Amino acid sequence: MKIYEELVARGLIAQVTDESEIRELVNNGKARFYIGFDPTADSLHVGHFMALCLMKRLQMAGNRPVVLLGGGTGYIGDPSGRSDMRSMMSPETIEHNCECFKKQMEKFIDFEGENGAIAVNNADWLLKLNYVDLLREVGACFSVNNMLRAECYKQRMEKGLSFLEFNYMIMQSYDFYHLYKEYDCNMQFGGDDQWSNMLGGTELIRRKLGKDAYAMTITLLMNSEGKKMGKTANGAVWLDPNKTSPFEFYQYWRNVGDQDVLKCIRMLTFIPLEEIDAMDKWEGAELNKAKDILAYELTTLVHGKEEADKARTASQALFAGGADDSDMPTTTLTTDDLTDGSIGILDLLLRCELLPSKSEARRLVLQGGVTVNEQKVDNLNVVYTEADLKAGLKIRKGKKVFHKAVIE
RNA sequence: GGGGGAAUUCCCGAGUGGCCAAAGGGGGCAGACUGUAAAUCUGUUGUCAGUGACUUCGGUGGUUCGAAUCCACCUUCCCCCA
Repeated sequence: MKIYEELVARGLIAQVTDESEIRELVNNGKARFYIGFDPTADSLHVGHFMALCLMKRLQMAGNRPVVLLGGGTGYIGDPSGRSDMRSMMSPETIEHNCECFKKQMEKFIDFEGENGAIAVNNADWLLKLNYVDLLREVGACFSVNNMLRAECYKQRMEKGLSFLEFNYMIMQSYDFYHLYKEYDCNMQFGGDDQWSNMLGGTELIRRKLGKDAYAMTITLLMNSEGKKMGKTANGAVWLDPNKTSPFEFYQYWRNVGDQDVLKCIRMLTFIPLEEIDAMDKWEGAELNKAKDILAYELTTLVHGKEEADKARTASQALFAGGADDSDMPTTTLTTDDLTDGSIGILDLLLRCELLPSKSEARRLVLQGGVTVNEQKVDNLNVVYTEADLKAGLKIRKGKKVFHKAVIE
């Protein structure tokens, strides 16, 4: 099976401009394509991960990727799929985020060798553009009427769209045009929410150069309820272990819904399709195996085998009743945290950052959501002594949050 | 440039002088049931020294015994006309 067919089989392809042409180029390892990443945070998240995987798959098939860091477009902010304006980022933040992205990407993409990825930053050309020149050069090629019809602005037509953001499409189109001229890059890939921005680029290239360029989007990872995956109540699932620990990362995937497991395995892992097809027959509790595979594979890809093993061991210990709790998240207290040689349950929960306020801690205890050393805490006045902490306290919040408290 | 409207707690959204820490829904958290799933049911959801006190309804001042609510100014956004 060729790479393009594999992408289709995995359900990764959402839209393409010219299927036969793209298939031809990609399958023969002739494509030079780019994917843009705007530095919106100091870590990549799952959405970026999918794009990087796509890059990797194509790179393994002999194609050459261009990684575009949006050091310039970050100054504007992509309005696609957002219902309100992004807060503007300072130049320092943008630069810092670009650095962080770059470091993380090096773990996934090969920048060395014959078809090693090329890294570019659109700050290098966008920031020095002259307004009037730009208007004359490319502004004339865009129809405002068409732009306003674009899906990416639709939502914003109700709540208001600033001129700054309106120009995002032009910047992204200019990138494509620039990369086409300077790097022979004739394909752009990206998330499906980028479709109209990407078409802006192919259109600009056609008008300015009379050449064809291609665009392809990957399916956004949605769960069966139609919500974007890779998000939790506290924000994104990050690839940076300091922002989302390998254990949390593992747990996120371990807990996906039944209907979503196989889709995730297909789209996110590198497991051969035949093996995945075999899993398709699993149902009921058996799907738990598939969830473990998904979680383990992804944690390995992102954090390495060692961390993945740890995360797996830790969760098996917790949920399957094993004894090995050495990899459980742990807070180390000092004697300063004790009052008269002991610490109350509420303070302990706060100190371990399991809850943001004492009121919530109180509520949780009263509702029977706290277990310490396998014993339900039903009393707000419970205290733990230094000796208790020396032995180590295993705190369980609700069903799934485990934490250890020790003293130095 | 002219006119009209809006801003409420994590989100949506009710509230037009005291009965308001503020209806309802969503989301979150917890309990029951389970398979670390989904669905369902129940409780809970500002903070703290918890039968009480304190802070909160875009901002700053004011009126009043008392303001989310009335007044003035400011900020931001939306709509209509140009």
